[in-house]
Amino acid sequence: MDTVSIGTLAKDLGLGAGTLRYYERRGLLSPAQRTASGYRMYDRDAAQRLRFIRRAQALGFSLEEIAELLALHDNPHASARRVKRLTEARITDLATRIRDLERMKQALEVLAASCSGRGQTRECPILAALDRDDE
Amino acid sequence: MDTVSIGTLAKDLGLGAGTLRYYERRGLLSPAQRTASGYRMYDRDAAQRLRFIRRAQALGFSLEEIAELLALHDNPHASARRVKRLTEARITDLATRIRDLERMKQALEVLAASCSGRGQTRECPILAALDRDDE
DNA sequence: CTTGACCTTGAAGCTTACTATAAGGTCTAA
DNA sequence: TTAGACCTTATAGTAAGCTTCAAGGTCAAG
Repeated sequence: MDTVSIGTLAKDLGLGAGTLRYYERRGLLSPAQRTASGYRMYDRDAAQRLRFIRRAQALGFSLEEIAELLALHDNPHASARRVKRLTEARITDLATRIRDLERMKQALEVLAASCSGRGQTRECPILAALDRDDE
Repeated sequence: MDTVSIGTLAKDLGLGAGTLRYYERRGLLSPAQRTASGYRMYDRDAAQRLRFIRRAQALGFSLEEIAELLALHDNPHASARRVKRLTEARITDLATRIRDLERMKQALEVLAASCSGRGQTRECPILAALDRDDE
């Protein structure tokens, strides 16, 4: 069956070989086998697994969460509830972060609008606001 | 004049003494003087400066940017344009991050909605989506 | 004069997801 | 057989913003 070396698989996915070794240490991906000389050999499932990891990362999951998702995926009789919980926890976290960032952005926009960008810092309303004794 | 030790100032601001030493290394805050035995002594300006730092951090500025803002603040004849530029760069960056996070969140919400949270992972649409060969 | 709280410095550790380096073994082609 | 590309391992470095540690000096109270 067609297995590939770590460098080949890494290149196919646009990753470095070190990344795959790192994923192995983190428990995300193991080679299907080792050659007699110790070289890691990966089968087709490995590429699929790496794409899973990449999609999950793009959705904001940490490697630790992805490891759990993969473990759940590997055990088809596990409960789907845990998957949903992880997903909802991500959503909640993202909502919080988005809200925080939006508050920052709005505050900065008010400040930016108040500042002409001309003149000296002595009369800069942005610095004045940061220096002010309120809140 | 009333100067305070590092521990006193730190406690007043709800920070650790180590944080103030760290800020000093980063060029954000220096003690007004040292005692004969080498103890850092801070004046009232230091507390003001720490509040400046805290407000700027709350708006998303990095310590490096804050160091520059403080330097501009310390030099009242510097150009306000730089302050505005830094502010606008922050806004742009925040907008990008917010967009990215919102994309993630929306994708996750679609997935969460598709999953009842009941049954086995074998039939979990979230895992199926992560495992799918599209895009 | 001793206890204990506080201060000093430099250096290391924490988190996350890698990336790089060193020192060495393996494999393929000419 | 030898060059060079690839693989192995363990270890260290990166960013950011701290926190912790070790070893020792200082200071006020009792």
